[in-house]
Amino acid sequence: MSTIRDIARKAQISVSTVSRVLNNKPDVNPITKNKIEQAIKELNYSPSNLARGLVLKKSNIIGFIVPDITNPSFPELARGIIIRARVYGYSVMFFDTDHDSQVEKEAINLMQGKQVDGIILSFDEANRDELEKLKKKQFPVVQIYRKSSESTISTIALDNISAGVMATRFLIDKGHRKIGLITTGKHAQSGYERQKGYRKALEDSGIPFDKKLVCTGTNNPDSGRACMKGLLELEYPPTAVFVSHDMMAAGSYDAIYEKGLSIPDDISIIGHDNLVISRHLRPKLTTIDTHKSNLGQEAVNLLLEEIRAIEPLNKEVIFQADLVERESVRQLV
Amino acid sequence: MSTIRDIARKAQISVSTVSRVLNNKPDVNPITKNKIEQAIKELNYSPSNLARGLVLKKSNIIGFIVPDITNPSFPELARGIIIRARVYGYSVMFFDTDHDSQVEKEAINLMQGKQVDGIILSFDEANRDELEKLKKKQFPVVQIYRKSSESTISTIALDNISAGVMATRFLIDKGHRKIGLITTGKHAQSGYERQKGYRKALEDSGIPFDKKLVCTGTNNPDSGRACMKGLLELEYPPTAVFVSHDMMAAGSYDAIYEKGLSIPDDISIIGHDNLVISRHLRPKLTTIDTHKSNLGQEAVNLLLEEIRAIEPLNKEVIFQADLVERESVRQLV
DNA sequence: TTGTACGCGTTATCAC
DNA sequence: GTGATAACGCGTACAA
Repeated sequence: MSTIRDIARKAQISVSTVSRVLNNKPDVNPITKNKIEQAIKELNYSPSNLARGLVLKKSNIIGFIVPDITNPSFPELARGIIIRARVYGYSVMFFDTDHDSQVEKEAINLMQGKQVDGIILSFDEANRDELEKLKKKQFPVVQIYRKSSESTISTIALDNISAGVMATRFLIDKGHRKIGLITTGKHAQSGYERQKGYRKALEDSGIPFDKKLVCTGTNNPDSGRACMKGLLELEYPPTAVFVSHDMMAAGSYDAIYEKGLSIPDDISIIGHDNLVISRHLRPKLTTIDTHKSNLGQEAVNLLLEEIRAIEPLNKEVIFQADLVERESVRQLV
Repeated sequence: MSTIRDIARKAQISVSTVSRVLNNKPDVNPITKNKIEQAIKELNYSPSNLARGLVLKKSNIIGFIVPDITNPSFPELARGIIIRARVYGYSVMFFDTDHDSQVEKEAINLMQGKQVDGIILSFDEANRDELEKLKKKQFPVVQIYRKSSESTISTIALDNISAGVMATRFLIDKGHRKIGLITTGKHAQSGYERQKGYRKALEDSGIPFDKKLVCTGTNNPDSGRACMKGLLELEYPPTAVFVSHDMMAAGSYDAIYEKGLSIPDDISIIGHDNLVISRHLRPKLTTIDTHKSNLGQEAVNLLLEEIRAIEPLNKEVIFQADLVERESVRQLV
């Protein structure tokens, strides 16, 4: 591995001049510049970002921490982040914490030592202590998918409430009155917020809320299946269900088919997330799209702002979702 | 951000001693050790991996370059890599080249400057020149999903031929004789190899190969749909089809349903990849599982060997696949 | 336009 | 058991 000194020697020139052409600075004789570029080629040299980062106090890496990389929303989001980061000359370093808050701490610590210039994180349960530490250090962070109601860190989130309203109202507009809800509970802020939207939409239309029609589980097909099974066994089952996550909707389909029922003739389904999978369920799932790639790009923009800023910005960007109608909801006569 | 000097000053001790406790070296008085740890806590100090990497010539980062992070095989693979890397104290840096060979070059270059200790890469079209350069530099690399028939870089790959045989033979054993193939062509080595397996299985059973029964496209649902459409319009369409990628199989389903046919009554399908989606197609797709997470872990193991080795190892690890039977293939009477 | 010398934060070597 | 000090590879004043 050659260093800047090697190529200086080879080109018979000083290191500073080499450094100058490396960084495209002006005031360098075209002819020496040529010599240097020649030497760079010949020695197949590439500068050490380590050393560079050390003096510049900047690594040009941004960290991205997620609880589970196999979450199906992840790839699109990641792609948005990578693409936008690249535009600004940044690379992205990933961490998968496997939902382990100990690993989260480690990941954050690892990233601190100026190894990364900023962090985008997407925890399910915010590690409040760590977040506050970062904030105190004025370390650039942006949180994704989680409104910073209590914390004060720049955030880019979804308007889950509006999405819940949108989905539920769509069902109502199609003539449904007995509308179920399958969602995530507990620590899952998104599911909770979507439920809020669901209730709001019902209320707006004067439909009484019925606790028996909602089931909370976790974001995976099995849980969705179990929930739907329960709903189907009700004395008066719903004619339509808003499933707050497409993965759960996929499981719901299973339960419905196991019962010998058909979608949307017997029961209508609307999902949320617009995962790749939703296009391939039978019938194709009507769902809510969240523009994940844009969201990722916006997260990078925001983080870059934070990096440039002197003081933490504490901004909040909220994304609105769109409904994409496919085949899983029918008009009730 | 505090440095090792800050905490040396605070603890009234020299930097070397601080460095010693930081690295858990022996021969340090417990009482001074305590003082130092105290100072570290108070100043919330964490060492700079940049500086550390500079002197150690080691970043503890491994690079992972993929053509498209939204490829549905990716998350599991990535998870295997991340998890195994973590075990050995490595972090993982991702690059998505978007199939752009210019970006590939950039990514490789970026990683060289000792920023990463090694690279795992998964190109569709191998960038032979760059690969050779890396090899000349003795830079640790392992290639994934691609047999190094011509190149001589450590590789971890799938036995696609055997997988193709396995899938096709399964169809044959179920009584099928007219067996179609939908696969990827051109630059897609995997699809080509699986086709080889398909032909071998036919040959072994004395079934003549019929060119009209194979369609080559690209790995996405639309292409699978188009291929299946063509097969269905044949005068004598196949009774079963081996689709070499689950994403294409998903598209095949569409074409079949559009034609008003049913799976597996009218036509049987076997896929390959065992993506999450395959469990949620109707009927559930019988397919080939490739142990993607293991593969990722093995890739890290191999890379770590390369890093430790003086000379390039040029090893080759081949993974065998397993058939997972679900509902999309029927026994022909 | 080009070269010299110093500092970035850390570890390793060698004295003490 | 502890402390100076020289690297590591680079960017940047400042001097020439």
